[in-house]
Amino acid sequence: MEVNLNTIIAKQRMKEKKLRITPQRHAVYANLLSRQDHPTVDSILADINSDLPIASKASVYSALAVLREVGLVREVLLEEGVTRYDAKIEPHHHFVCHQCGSIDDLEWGVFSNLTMDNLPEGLHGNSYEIIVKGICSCCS
Amino acid sequence: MEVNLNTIIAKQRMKEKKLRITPQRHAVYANLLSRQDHPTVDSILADINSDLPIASKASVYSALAVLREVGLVREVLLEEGVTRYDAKIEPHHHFVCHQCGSIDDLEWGVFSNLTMDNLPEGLHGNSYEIIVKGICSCCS
DNA sequence: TTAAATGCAAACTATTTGCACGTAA
DNA sequence: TTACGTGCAAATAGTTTGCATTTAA
Repeated sequence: MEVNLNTIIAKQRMKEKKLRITPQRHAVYANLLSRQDHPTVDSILADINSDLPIASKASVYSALAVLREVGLVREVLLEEGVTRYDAKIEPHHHFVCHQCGSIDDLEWGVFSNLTMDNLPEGLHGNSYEIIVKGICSCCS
Repeated sequence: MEVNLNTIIAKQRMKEKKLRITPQRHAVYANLLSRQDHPTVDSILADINSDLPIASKASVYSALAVLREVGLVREVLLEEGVTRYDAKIEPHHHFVCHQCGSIDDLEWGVFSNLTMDNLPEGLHGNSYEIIVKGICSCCS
């Protein structure tokens, strides 16, 4: 269900910009949709090629670049030198466990009391993300 | 004044862990203290060597690692593949202009109305950072 | 004096690029 | 058929590492 709705949106956005939905791009996107762990390029690559080789590393990079361009995927920067990817487009925040390193999504509503009203003169915010660090349920 | 207070703290913390304050480490730390632009390694390197060569790139990396260990410096991750550094230890947030890329510090109090009370069951937050993206005063 | 730090160069890792080949509209 | 995408390998960029030399305490 969820996946189907997402793939419909994906088709629309790709068509709008005249980009092809190739097997490699589909595999990368489907893999991201199926996972909650904000994987790295290598992890995506290993996962989509695990049963039968379908994409090279260059194609995964390329697919991710395209998917980001059309707004279907965003990158998540939480650790130095590690770029992770996320197919969840709804605005949300992240929780990082500094014991085990796991990453959880935090729904937007969790911080609904936040306001941008007090920004210094001259700065106009139009999006924000909160990164919370702490201990997850597995580690506590 | 500010710099002197910081260097006193620095001496204390380094002494505690029996780490030496070498000219290179001092130069890197002083450079970070003097700058508000969250520089990269290359930028720090160029700046401290601009008048007379004092440190190699490896030493800058090493100095930053040590300064981070003792909590005098933190890294700032805002763009893919770019690691920036910050000698401001007080907790604070960041504003990124998506026109010119400039980075401004946001004082903690700007978001004082934020609470961690609604985190999902099992997650225990103990620190957080907010990254706001928008347009800075120069660009608007 | 001497353990710790530097500097250089080589090694590594992540990502990008150029180009010949393949493929979908 | 033709522009677009893939895969490979080489190039690039950022960072780490090993080791001989130097140096701060």
